[in-house]
Amino acid sequence: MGREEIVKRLGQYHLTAFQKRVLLATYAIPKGKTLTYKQLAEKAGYPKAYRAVGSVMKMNPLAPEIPCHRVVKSDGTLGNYSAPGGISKKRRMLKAEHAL
DNA sequence: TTCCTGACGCTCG
DNA sequence: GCGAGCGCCAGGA
Repeated sequence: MGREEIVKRLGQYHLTAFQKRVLLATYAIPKGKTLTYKQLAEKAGYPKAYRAVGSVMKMNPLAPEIPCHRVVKSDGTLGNYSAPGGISKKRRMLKAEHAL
């Protein structure tokens, strides 16, 4: 699954430019690495929209293509996770890819 | 269009 | 070390 494919799929949903950029930035996170919401916001081109990033994550139309579980809070904690399994699932996935 | 809500971040006391 | 407050941006009702 390449970036082009992701872009194409995102096009099928009614997403704003902001949402697309955030999702693509999330997709770009390499396996085994994690980014903070703030860093992700910067990567997406909206350095101060770190709060809105969370809103995009919860929508995440392409899970698990979009590794939203690799996004954590700045203080090191995992933050939240709305997908089935919740926070414990998130922690477990990160551990599975040596990101924890 | 205005108001409310967040998977947040940072500063203070 | 920890909770309270305030600031932040984009969505959704």
